[in-house]
Amino acid sequence: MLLAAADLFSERGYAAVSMDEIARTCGVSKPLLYTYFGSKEALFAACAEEAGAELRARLRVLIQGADAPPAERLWRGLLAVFEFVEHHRSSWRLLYPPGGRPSGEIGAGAARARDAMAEQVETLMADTARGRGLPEEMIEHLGPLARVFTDLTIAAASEWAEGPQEPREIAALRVMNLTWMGFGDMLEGKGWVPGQGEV
Amino acid sequence: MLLAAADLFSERGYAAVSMDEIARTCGVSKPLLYTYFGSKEALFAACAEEAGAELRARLRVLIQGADAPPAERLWRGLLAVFEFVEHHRSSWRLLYPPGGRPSGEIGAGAARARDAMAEQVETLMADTARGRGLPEEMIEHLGPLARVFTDLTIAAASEWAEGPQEPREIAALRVMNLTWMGFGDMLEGKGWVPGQGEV
Amino acid sequence: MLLAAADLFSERGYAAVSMDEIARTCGVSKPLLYTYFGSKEALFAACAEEAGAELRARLRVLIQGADAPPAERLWRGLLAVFEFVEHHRSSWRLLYPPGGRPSGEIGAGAARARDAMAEQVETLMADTARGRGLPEEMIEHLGPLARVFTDLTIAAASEWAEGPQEPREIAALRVMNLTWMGFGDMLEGKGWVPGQGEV
Amino acid sequence: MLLAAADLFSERGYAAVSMDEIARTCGVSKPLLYTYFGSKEALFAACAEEAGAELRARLRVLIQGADAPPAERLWRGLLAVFEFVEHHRSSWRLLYPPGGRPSGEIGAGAARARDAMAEQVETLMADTARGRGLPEEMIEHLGPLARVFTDLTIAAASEWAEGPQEPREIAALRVMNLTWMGFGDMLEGKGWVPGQGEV
DNA sequence: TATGAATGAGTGTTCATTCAT
DNA sequence: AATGAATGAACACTCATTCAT
Repeated sequence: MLLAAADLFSERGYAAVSMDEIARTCGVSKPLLYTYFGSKEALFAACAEEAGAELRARLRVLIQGADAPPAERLWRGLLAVFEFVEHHRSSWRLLYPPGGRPSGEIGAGAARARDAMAEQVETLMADTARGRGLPEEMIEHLGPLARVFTDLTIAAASEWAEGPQEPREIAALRVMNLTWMGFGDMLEGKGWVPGQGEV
Repeated sequence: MLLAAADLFSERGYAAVSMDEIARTCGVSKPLLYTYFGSKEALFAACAEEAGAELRARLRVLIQGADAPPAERLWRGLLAVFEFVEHHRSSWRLLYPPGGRPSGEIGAGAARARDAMAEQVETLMADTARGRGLPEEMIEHLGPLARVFTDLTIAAASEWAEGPQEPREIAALRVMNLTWMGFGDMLEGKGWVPGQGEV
Repeated sequence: MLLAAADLFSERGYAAVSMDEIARTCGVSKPLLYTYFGSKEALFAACAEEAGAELRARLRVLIQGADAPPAERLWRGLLAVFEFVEHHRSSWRLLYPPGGRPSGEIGAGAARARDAMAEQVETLMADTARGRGLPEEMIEHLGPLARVFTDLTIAAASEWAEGPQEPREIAALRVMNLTWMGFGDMLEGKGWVPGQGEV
Repeated sequence: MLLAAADLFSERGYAAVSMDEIARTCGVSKPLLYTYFGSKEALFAACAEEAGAELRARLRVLIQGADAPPAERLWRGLLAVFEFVEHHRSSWRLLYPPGGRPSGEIGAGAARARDAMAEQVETLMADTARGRGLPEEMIEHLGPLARVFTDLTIAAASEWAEGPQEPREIAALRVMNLTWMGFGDMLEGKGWVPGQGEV
């Protein structure tokens, strides 16, 4: 029942979907929706929350198996994301609608999902950095970087979801390379700085 | 007149703004809005188009000065985006609204702006790749990558605009490094492949 | 069970109370209400009927003890009314809602209660009139007068119920004096007639 | 336009009339009603206010002509009420609907009308009492009595309106006699006291 | 040209009422 | 005997849109 609603919301946006339509699509009556969810906003929030929970659950692989090398763990996480996008496309579109992050009140579920993702990436990066002997004070500032990695992943996954389907692994590998190599370079102190010409 | 409408749209989203309100804010009558723009959708499109045009104009620096090294040009483009976000916040929120672009024809203006941005990034990347002797057949596949870079930039800039203000250059540099270093490694054939166990 | 319903109805009016709420307040399920009463209207009617029956029962003192002097019997009846108002305020408000008599279909119970009251008052008045030797043909026309007395009592009791509480006897005495003295005057042929100046 | 609405409201009560129906009856569209009145409550209030204003205007005769003896003025007022009931039946039913006034702010207009009436009656009674040398401290307590008279008048007039038509003057005279004679006796200190066994 | 006045279509929400159990 | 779950029909209210002027 949440499923049909999520489908519609993700397809056309919150405002463009009417409760009448959701009820019709679900094959239930409108009052039933209200019995279960209380209001349109609450219904949307429930959809987003469920989608976010599902995604978070899948991302736990990023952290689990802490014995595996970080790169391997990141790779598994990326694959998990792309798999999620493939099999729950409407959930994904609900969490990360094309053209912007989900909005404040209603999009809390999505924001939480992204934050969870970023947090896990940060842990991963910290593990790696520590393994390479980076001083702890620098490790503490990895947060913003992790968020950018996360954003990149989201962007790539969304792009992949909309466009013509290339194999999932190809798309994931592109992200992996960008983030992992870029991160490696940074750890080695290589980096582009304005005014120094090309690298 | 477009100005007031754009402000309202960017503040609260397409659906939450009524024509009544726009007319009142503009100080004109509703029929006048219809005489000029024909419909609410068209009015929104006009707003988005104007904002998009402004953004595209600023991004022309990415291409102009073709003698500067590509990295420098990309950097300037990034800065231009962040500056745009800062000084035309409402235009930016119109193009990339929290909650996702209004679906269908309505969000076409925003889509066009993003595509233009991606195209310029692609040109830039192609120039670089060619400069390093990459075979033309690979250069043709740079499109998706360019779009991902673009989306990342949009996400990062939006986040930067909402969050606590760190210096614009810092945020931009993070994106720059991630994309450019990763891209550079890619061009050099360095890369991570699954199953090889590199850290 | 009728009790809770009557409370709610009298507090907020027929239309503003939902069956859901009644059921919740009673601690029973909605279908049970329908099993017992059949419909919302019927439930309301049952409430009114019960309240009316209770009031009628109390008013029997107006007639009982036919050996007591009429004034005494009227006084006891008045006290009974004010007692009823005090101890069954919600029943009273159900029968005589502020601002008007209860309406047709639904308020049958209330109408019956008022008619019963008027009838008893009429009997009383007839007894008195006969005692004073009034011709039988005039006695037959006491009905309307009895109804006005009844209305006066209802008005006074309602006013007393809503306002700041003065002792019950004071309020009752006011009514007693007005009606009884007025009636006495009338029996004596004294009365105000238009055009004759002050009495 | 108010007219049709008032008719419907008075016929079937606030809750049982829908805006759709009012619009249809008026021959205008629903939004127009909202443009003019803002809400159903406000529409009802406007109706009640108009009816109340009309009634208050007619009752001004109670006070005007302050040279006439109070009884004459009260009589004129009573007749004015009965006339109003006869010629503006729907307005009357709006102010004093069978089934009780709609609760809360909605019935404020009707309450105001009744209060105005009571106030005028009180003034009248105070004039009379003063004319007969009643001490001022007793005069101050005439309020409740005035309200009871008012309510009685309302009840009697409503009943007269519904029942088989006897001449207006007869019905009014009954109320007049009851209130005025009783009041006169009261002023003269005549009265019934419990336990004294007068008939 | 520009608008005050008007509306058809649709919104989210609620309610009295009824099955299946 | 009693109910959890469900609904058809209606509600107040709003909106993008259009005439008559």
